[in-house]
Amino acid sequence: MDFARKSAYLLRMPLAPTPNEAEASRAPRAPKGALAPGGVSLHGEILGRLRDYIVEGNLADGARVPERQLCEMFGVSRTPLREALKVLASEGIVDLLPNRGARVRTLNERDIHELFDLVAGLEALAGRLACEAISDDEIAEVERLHHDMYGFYLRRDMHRYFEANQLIHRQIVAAARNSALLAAYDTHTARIRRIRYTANLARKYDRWGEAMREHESMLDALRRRAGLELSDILFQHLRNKQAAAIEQLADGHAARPHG
Amino acid sequence: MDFARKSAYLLRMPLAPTPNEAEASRAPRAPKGALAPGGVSLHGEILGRLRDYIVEGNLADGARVPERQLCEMFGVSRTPLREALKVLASEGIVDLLPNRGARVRTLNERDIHELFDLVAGLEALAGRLACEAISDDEIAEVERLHHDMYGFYLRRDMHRYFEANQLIHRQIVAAARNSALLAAYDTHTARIRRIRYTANLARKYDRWGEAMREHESMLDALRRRAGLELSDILFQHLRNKQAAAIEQLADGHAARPHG
DNA sequence: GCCGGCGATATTGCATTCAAAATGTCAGAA
DNA sequence: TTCTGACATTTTGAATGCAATATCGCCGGC
Repeated sequence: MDFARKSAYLLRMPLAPTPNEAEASRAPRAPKGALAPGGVSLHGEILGRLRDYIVEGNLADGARVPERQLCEMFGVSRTPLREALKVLASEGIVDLLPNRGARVRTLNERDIHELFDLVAGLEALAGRLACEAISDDEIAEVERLHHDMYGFYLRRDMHRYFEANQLIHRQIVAAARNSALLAAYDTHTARIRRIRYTANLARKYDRWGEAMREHESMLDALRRRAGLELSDILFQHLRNKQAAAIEQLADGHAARPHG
Repeated sequence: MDFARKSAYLLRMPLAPTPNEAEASRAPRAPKGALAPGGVSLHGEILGRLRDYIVEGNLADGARVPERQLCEMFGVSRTPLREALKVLASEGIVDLLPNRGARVRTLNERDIHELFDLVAGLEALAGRLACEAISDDEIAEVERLHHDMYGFYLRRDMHRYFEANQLIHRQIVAAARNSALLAAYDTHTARIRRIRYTANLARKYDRWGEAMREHESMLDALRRRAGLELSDILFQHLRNKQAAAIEQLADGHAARPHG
């Protein structure tokens, strides 16, 4: 799950107006969102690390976020950690309960439904914009990723398949050349990352093959720069993932009824 | 709608006697995400008030955010104010410069272009979803607002027209019954609110009439619950606003070249 | 006259402190 | 036993303190 980490992290990289710091061949360019976070301020670093820590599932759903313990773990005082928590709350990663601290936000079926719809909308928009802006090189890059992914599919390498998949989607969103869109995409995909993964992971393989076919037609539309078509394929593709994720969630609940 | 927010807010009032601050009745904004903000915690209250304060233009573009002064104004210490600033930074309202505090984020032409595209995408999604979910009563409500707006248009009451306009758009997004979408919509429209207003305000009236016609067809599509059609109208409508806003921005720059 | 260094001041980022609230413990009554 | 309520402990939310950094004003050199 390396990429996943990285993407959310890169999103918060500073715009670093310091030119001497040649940021040469960094894969996705940092959007120009809030300038500070990254490595400059403790707050920024803690924000990224804590987000990863939670998103990757180190804290159970609904668990309280142990401030003092995390402070020790990160080696900082409570101030920057609490600042990070406020931001994570605004991102929907945690809930803040008055006088009772932060808890890891539990996504119920409705939340997941909403988030997938939202991400589907963002990807649809991205597909439309990307077809107006994407370069031949970028298309070639997507094709390369697609090819890799196909290999992982054939070898049934779930983990790498998932990574390549994420990368393709993000690449398309990035190709839209809209940093606000990309930032929103990263934020919201972070929220459903775990779900999405397990949705792919634990599914019967038939959905997997279906997803591959959908990706084929995505690539086809992208090559022809058929914006509306690509937009529609992406939207449907996400909605199919949504269905799989929700089904998966239901199964999980059935198996482990105590949430 | 957010009674909880308001009531707790009123309770707090005696604490912060700030006359300078226009705490007018603003469009409701209470994404369901994080639970705390609102009125329970100082942080939550300050977050909302500071956001309004900035979005409403009380600080100039690019101006530094005077921590100490705002603390006095709100009657709180620096801690909750700084927490709020981190959140506003993650929303793109301010930039955080390492060791140099927060500055009001200046939107350049490209930012505005991106934000309008993003909001257009969100509204397009909302239109699609809303047609699946909207009730007759909600449609009637939109019609009522539309009628009001038409009255303001005829009377050339720019301010109220603008308010009704915003309300219509938000109503449609709300009708999509997707709180994540609504929250994202609120966040991103907040960022362009000033621009959007002046775009309408200072424009020649021809665009105004055009906008009214577009709203007519929106309403028509909504009545027929023609999701894709509404989606497209909204997208185009926003892109027209975008063009107007950018033109407006260019004019402003020409008139006041030092930004 | 303008530019660049230098010290004084103000501001920032983070740690620490403190009061209020929640949580846990346990004795005693029903 | 199980419930209740007082008390001690922990945790939270916000204020304050403090070192590091930036900003401002002044001066001399060119």
